Amino acid sequence: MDDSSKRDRVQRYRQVCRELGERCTAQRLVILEAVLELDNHPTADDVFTAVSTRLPTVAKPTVYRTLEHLARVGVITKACHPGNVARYDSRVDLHHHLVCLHCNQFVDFENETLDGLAIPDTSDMGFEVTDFRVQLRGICRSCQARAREGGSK
Amino acid sequence: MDDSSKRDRVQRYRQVCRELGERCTAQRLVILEAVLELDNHPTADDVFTAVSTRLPTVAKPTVYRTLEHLARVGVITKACHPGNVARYDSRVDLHHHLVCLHCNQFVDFENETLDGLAIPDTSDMGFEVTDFRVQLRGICRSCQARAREGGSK
DNA sequence: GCCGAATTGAGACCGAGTTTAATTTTGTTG
DNA sequence: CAACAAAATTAAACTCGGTCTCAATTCGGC
Repeated sequence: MDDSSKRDRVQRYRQVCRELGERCTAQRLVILEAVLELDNHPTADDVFTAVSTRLPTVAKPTVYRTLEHLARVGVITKACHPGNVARYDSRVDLHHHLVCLHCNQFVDFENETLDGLAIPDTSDMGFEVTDFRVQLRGICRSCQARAREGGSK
Repeated sequence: MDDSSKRDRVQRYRQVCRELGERCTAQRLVILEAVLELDNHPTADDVFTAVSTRLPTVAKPTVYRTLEHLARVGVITKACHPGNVARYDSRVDLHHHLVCLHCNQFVDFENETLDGLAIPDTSDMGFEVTDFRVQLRGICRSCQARAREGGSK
């Protein structure tokens, strides 16, 4: 992410903190910046590693808690995917994911038609829906290649 | 799930095994049956517990391995969600999910308009897409209630 | 019924994420 | 600007979902 949008995002986070009465600590700011720089759906550990080079005293639980905090206040999002380690998304805007059902990798996918979908009424389910994502499920390029050479299995 | 559709599903699995040259063991059959009975997106441990009552000698790694196997051959699916324990879905047909961003719970959601979406072209991404799911992201009823009584935070 | 290959069981192991309690920091208030 | 209470952070131990290893068993083709 380029520097100016990064500054915007950090600024917006400061604003959100003021509004919600959340504390804006040095660690939280560094962690947010790290997520904004680590574009490809980083894990908490990816973020921990990146942050450690800049602020070596930062502890692992701080990174984990802060990522949840940042997602809760809406300045980043938590991704939905089939793997079993949490992945965070620096993007909060509407976009979609291509999910590989073999290796659990996923990548962003842009599509205006999908963006334009009306959110269906879910009031009878008791859900207050604010957003949506379309997951296109399939097999990624490298898994296709692996399947071809690997043979039947 | 009712008995007759369960039998159908088990039968289809036997068929798939014959076609793919996969072994159709007693454990795999019991584990598949357990998933079909445990409707609400069970975790591997949910399945392990259910299976243990019926076939007490079954080992934990067998359940974990078998669930991955069943998903790989397509007789069940693995769910995409923001929590950090894997959840499996007895449904393989097209349907969608309401995801709670507070408690990570998710429930099925049926909608014909969403089902009718055309899968966009993803050939330039190297992905071979076979299926899709729409995730409606928001806050579930009990989390809304908790937020109201719990106050601002 | 035999045989080789694949699967299973048992237990140890790994590592993502959380808990605890003491310490530090934040932002507010006098 | 110093003091204060509340909230965040640190460090280390801990939990538990999931995986690895390897010997024993089972499947299914011959």
